[in-house]
Amino acid sequence: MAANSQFAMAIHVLTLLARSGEEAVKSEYVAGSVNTNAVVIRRLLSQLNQAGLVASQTGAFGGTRLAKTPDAINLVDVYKAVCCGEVFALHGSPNRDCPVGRNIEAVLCNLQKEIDSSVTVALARYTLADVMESVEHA
Amino acid sequence: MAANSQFAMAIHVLTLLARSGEEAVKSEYVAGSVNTNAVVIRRLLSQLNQAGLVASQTGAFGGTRLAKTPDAINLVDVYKAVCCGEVFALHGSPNRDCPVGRNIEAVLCNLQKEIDSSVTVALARYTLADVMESVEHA
DNA sequence: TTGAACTGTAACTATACTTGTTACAGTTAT
DNA sequence: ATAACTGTAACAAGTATAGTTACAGTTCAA
Repeated sequence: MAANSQFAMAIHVLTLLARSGEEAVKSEYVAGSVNTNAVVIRRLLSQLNQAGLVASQTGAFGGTRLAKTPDAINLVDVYKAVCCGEVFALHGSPNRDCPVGRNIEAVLCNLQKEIDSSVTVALARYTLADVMESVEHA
Repeated sequence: MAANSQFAMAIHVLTLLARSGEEAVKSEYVAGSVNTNAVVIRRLLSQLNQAGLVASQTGAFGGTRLAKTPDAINLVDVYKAVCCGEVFALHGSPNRDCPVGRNIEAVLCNLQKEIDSSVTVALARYTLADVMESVEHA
């Protein structure tokens, strides 16, 4: 159960909201499609809300809808909203008395930035509208 | 302390081995530079060994050295040797009674492959020799 | 041929992260 | 007022990594 599938789930949820247009969708309904608990969905929606991707309304007949049009939601935005944004982690405190240990951190940090950047560039090529179309024509 | 820093650690270790050339290096020494336990290093070296990147020798005066020259060790090889190779995970069983749930998995799977591929391409641009030079000129 | 010095690996603990769940306070339409 | 929502805290369960100890197996050297 521990696999960090938040990005995949976010794409799923946003696609669902996109199909409902202006109509607010209940977390319970979304949970039914994703096949998980409604609280898990609300937690995810909370992050997407902070990123300005969705808007929720509390109270009776409330729910959540997109805050932007599907073509204005880039997959990079989604990724940054729910992921840590690092493909690999740096390792803790190498020994500074060793020539390699002293300098490897900076080298790895640069590499990390470059790899993360390549992911960003690859994701930036798609919007939620593209995903919707792929789902429709599957 | 749970952060999957295996790739970073692997690069560190391989750089260290590269600097020793043909001379076998003891896990205890490597552990000193990485600042961790020798068994952690031996576990990592075991994976690198299975990938054909290093060669170990048991017994007295044993140790580990590179199985290839540094310029023949591509960072992609290292990544594949120690990482799962997936930038994000797919989420479990969406509801197949929902139009989105039914098709989202295939769409996400394609996206996953494309993103993972972009990481591979970005890593493929570097070899261990490049890392060594960066560490030297830091 | 004995002993010292290694690797390889199993087993266990500690830590931390994600998911799933219950519970409940706050908000809103009817 | 009440029913129907969201937001979030709190907790349990499952899983992954890191660190550690222990020990079997291998190799060299005296």
